[in-house]
Amino acid sequence: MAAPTRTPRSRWVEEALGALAAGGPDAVRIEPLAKSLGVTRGGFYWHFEDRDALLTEMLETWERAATDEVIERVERQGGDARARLRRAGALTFSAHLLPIDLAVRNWSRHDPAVAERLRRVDNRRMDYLRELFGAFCSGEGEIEARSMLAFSLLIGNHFMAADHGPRSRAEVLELAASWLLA
Amino acid sequence: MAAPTRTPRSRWVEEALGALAAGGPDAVRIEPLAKSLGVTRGGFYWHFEDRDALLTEMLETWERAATDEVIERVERQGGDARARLRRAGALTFSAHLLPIDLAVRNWSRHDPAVAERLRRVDNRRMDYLRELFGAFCSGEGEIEARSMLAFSLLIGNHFMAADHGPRSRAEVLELAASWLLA
DNA sequence: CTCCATCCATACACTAATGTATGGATCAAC
DNA sequence: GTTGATCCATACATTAGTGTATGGATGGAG
Repeated sequence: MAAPTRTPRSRWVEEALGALAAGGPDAVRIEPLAKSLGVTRGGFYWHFEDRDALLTEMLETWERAATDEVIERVERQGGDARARLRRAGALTFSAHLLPIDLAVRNWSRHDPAVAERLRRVDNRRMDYLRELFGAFCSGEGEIEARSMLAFSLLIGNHFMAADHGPRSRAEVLELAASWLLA
Repeated sequence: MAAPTRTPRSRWVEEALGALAAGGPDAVRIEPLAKSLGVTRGGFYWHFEDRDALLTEMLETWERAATDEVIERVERQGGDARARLRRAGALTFSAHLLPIDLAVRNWSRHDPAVAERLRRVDNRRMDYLRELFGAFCSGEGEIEARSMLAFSLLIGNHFMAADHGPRSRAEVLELAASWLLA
């Protein structure tokens, strides 16, 4: 069988992040990955030392995409603090990044190295939140409380399974958000 | 080797919930479970049809412990609505139930049956929150927003990895909580 | 047109789990 | 003291993955 397509390092990482998003770190298996890329494991071990090396590189790729790239995009588009807050939330938990974020978040609970990396990421995000809330709130305590609640709301939104009677989730989210931004 | 101890169904479930809490559903493996119980898989297949049957029974056990038993205990001890809210939070996310809860929450993202069960559990909890917030808030919208934020705060608290400068996490949590209960 | 970096297939040895089948062992009740 | 319900050990067949070794195939640079 001819092999017309090349499969560079980045394709493996990309596909692996997809698997992580869909099924957690235990779902990142080399053989199924190879199958869905249309090749065998042959090439994998040319690019990577072993499975662990892939896992590490996935996290590095994600870390950059989840912090610098997001903040850079929010700042570029401008707007006042409240607008930036809303946009930062939307970008951080976009359809692409959200499932990876949730998977990493859970993964970190039983892997110290992952926990350390998530700590860095969440700290950068919280720093940014504090800066934005600081633009229209006074009092360090209040800024900290609102930042924590805002971040928690976004996480809770995607981990919670409850319904809201006549309201949609989006409506409740909007209610909570305007309360936080008041 | 003599086998002096009996290993009833409930021991398997108990041990399996421990494994779930520690490493997610993929960590619930029969052979390691047997090893840590000091027996072989022999008895397992007497109690359970297969691995799936164990998983289902774990969820049933957890569902009861996480809702009825918690609410019953909160109500028994009494107090005003604010006190009950605080106690419900503490009990629901106790050292024992919390890791199971987080594991189930993540598990539900890629297993519809688990998602359905979590929906039932979260709905019972939210109903209870609404009832308690309703005791000192007026306006359905405000009750809904506060309930959602309170629940999110508890989840966020355990999934977030950020630091808070000079403050401890407990202090920030207290700040946010008193803001919610104001 | 040849050579070299890059990538892939295949075969092998190994590990860890699942589920099945079967023959016990232990204890309480009768 | 026999019997039956409950639980356990062992052996077996099977599946799915890891990592290694080796011999290619492909295509652009020179």
